[in-house]
Order: sequence, then C-alpha cells, then structure tokens
Amino acid sequence: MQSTLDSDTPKAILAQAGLRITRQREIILNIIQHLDSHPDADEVYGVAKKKLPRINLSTVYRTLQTLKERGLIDTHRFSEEHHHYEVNTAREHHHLVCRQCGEIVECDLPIMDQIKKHAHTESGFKALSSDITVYGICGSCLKAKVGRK
Amino acid sequence: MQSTLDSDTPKAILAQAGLRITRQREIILNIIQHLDSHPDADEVYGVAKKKLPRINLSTVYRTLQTLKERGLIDTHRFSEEHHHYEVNTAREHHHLVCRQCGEIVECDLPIMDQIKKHAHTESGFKALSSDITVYGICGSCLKAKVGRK
DNA sequence: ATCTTTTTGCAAGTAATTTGCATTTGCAAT
DNA sequence: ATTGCAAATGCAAATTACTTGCAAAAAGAT
Repeated sequence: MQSTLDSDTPKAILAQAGLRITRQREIILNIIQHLDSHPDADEVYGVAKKKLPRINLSTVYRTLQTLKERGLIDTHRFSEEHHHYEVNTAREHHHLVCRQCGEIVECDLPIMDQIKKHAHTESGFKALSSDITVYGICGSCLKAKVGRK
Repeated sequence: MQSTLDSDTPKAILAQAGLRITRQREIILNIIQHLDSHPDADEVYGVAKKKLPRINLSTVYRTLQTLKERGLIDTHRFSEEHHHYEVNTAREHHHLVCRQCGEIVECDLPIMDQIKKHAHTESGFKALSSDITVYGICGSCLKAKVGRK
C-alpha cells in the first residue's frame, strides 16, 4: 500500500535533497517522473501550465538545472538542439532513438564494465560515466514499412 | 612516396564529393584533418583566419554543414553547448572525454555489433549508428593527482 | 574571355537557454 | 498564528551558438 508519505513523492525527494518545496518544483518533478517519454523543456512547460497556468518557462529551466545539479534528473541531447530529461535511476541503461518517429526506447544492455576496463587498459583512463545513444528504426516503424510494400 | 595528387588531399576529397573547390573549403577541411583535437567551430575559425584573414565565421559554419551532409566529417557534442568536428573514418571508434582537462581520447573497443544485436532482440530495433561517449579522468590527470598527494 | 551558378562576407535573425531584478513565497524563529 | 529574511518566481532583456538573406565575388563550364 502506497501512502502519500512515500519517499518517491516529489515533496519527499525535494526535502531529501535539501531543496525548498514549491508548487512549481513539485509539479515539474512529478511530470518528469510520470511522463516516460523523456520530455524536453517545452513539453514539461506545456504540461506544467495546465496545473499552474502562471508558471514561467524560466522557472522550468531553473528548476531543471537545480534538479540536475542535485543528481535527481539526467539530461540527453539525442542529436537535437535541445535537451531531454529523465529521472536519474541507478539502473544502467542507454537509449535507442528512432530516426523515423522519434520514439525513445530504453535499452538495458550492461556494457559499462567492459568499456571501463578497456578504457583503463588502453589509455589509463578512469571511466566514471557514459552516454550511449543508438540511432535507427524502431520495431513499429519497421513493421509499418513492411506493411506498406 | 606521397604526391600532391594524393586522394586524401582536401582538394581531391572535395572534388570526389562533387563540391566546388574554394580556398576556404580546402583550408577548413585541412584543419579538421590535421588538428586531431576534435576542434569546435571557433577553433577551426581561429586557425583558418591565420591562413585567410578575411574568412567569415558563417563560411566556417556553412562549410562544416556541407562537409557533414556529404559524410566527410562527423560531429559530436561531448555534453557541451557546441559541436566538435572530426574527419569521418570507417573505423568504429568512441570517445573518452576527460572531465578535468577536456582532452578527448579515441577508443577502439568494437561494441557496435553487440549493441545492434541486443537492440534487435530486445525490442525489434534496427540500429544504424551510435554515439558512445565515456566521461572520466584521463591518464595524465590521474598521474598529476597522485603526484600532488 | 564570358557567362551562369555557386559560394562568400557581412549584417541581421533565430532557437534554446540564462540572467538581472523587483516581487512573492517558504519556512524558521518567534 | 505572525513575522522576518533568505530563496524562488515571473517577467523582460541578454546571451550563446548557430543560421539566413542578400549583394558582391569567385568557380568552372562553354
């Protein structure tokens, strides 16, 4: 049974991180938690405005930055000009980005260990984190393509 | 013995790609070929100006875009706000970026095949390309750190 | 050498994000 | 519950990295 004091609640996470609890922060963090589409700042802003119409885009950007600094969210670029955001999980995962429909699929191939070892033996590099993005065509776009033939 | 008609020469590469040969294009391509530091547009511009002082930054950007469209160079972001450029080689390689000194080391771990297979079996995704960047501390920064203790 | 098309330089424009500042809000101490 | 003050917000203006419009210049086919 989940209570409202659950430690995954935006309020609890913000408190845990030593951040002031504001309506805008709660809303923004909640959006990133529940929109599993790796939204960009504008999408977050659009959804947030439905809950809090006077919220400002610069508040969204400032909040995203704060959440990132505290390690609560991660950012990616996916070869676009703007960032995409997701909650930071311990789970090692990478992204498959569909060049056709733009969908982002998460991928759980654990590969970091191999990379770490190789980087160290090859050039004495101490790997701390990695950013792996694969571009291609997702399953449903492939099917659609075959269907059209 | 290398002749000036070598097919690796900027002039030859531009001709091969069906591009008009201009002084600015030759210079820019030559810079990216010989600066193995994955320069950004401003660095390319700075070096190019020494050879051709009246060259304009927008020519640099336009040329980089053209070279990219023709597949002659590749771009990366390395979690910065601007792009870095390198000549496009067939060789599969990834980048190790030092968080301390910013140096970019190339890494030759062939990992694409594994990722491709995994992406396909896990979610029917057809991988076409990938962007793998590892962040950490390079060998020389690690040594410097130990030395300081 | 001439003509047509492409490229360049320069200035102005744009998208995404950041910053300055007055006002408002969270929350700790009354 | 009220107050005081640091921190967060809204709004407008600024900034960064890059793009675009256009007249002049250069490439290369004829």
